[in-house]
Amino acid sequence: MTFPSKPTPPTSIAQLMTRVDAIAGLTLGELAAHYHFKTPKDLLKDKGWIGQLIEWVLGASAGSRPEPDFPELGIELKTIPISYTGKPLETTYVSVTPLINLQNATWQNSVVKKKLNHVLWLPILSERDIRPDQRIIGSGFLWQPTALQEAQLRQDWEELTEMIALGEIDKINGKYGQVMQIRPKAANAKALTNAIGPNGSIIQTLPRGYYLKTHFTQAILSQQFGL
DNA sequence: GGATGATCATAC
DNA sequence: GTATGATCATCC
Repeated sequence: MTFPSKPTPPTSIAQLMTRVDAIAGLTLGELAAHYHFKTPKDLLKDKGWIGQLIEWVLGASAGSRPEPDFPELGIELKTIPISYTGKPLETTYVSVTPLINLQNATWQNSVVKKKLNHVLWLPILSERDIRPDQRIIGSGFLWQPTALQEAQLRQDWEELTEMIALGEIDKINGKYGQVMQIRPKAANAKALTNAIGPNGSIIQTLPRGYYLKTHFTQAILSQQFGL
């Protein structure tokens, strides 16, 4: 029995996009079977399965290093679950939210800006009533923030970072931000990390992450597909 | 139905 | 705990 080995990292954007185009229209089950990748019955305990499968197939660097998925190309891969009508079903995780040592933090050197500089979006028809292996891969495309989109992201980042720096992290909830929000990003509610508290003290709080709101990613999909 | 808060697996 | 990959579960 023969089966494909792990794809090598793409050496050019054109090669990467050729691979992306080649898997459009396939189900995740077909792709997983081809690469002898496990296929869970549901994503309850495999929430990262889709992303990890796609990473493997496209030749993204494995591991949990804080680098873009395609370091040579400077491209970050994001799968995005969409509904039957093509709308995002979930927010999109961007990065951990830094909660301390913010005195020299700027939008320009922020991890959010770096992460979103160049993204390969890959929509997956991923309604919950479709089994994971029956979900269908859509047309992936490259995106870089427009001037307006970057301005929106920057505004949110600056507002939220200022609140954190002023010791107001525990005042922040998912309602803050026009296009990007801060929500918990932790193993469970008992996980704690350092943050700036009242009067500049150090407090313990739930680790947070930056997430793109669905109306923002929906706009990206609309600009691409003209919905 | 959609958004916010909570959580799961894994590597190190 | 932090970082990777996110979706689940609940509340409005």
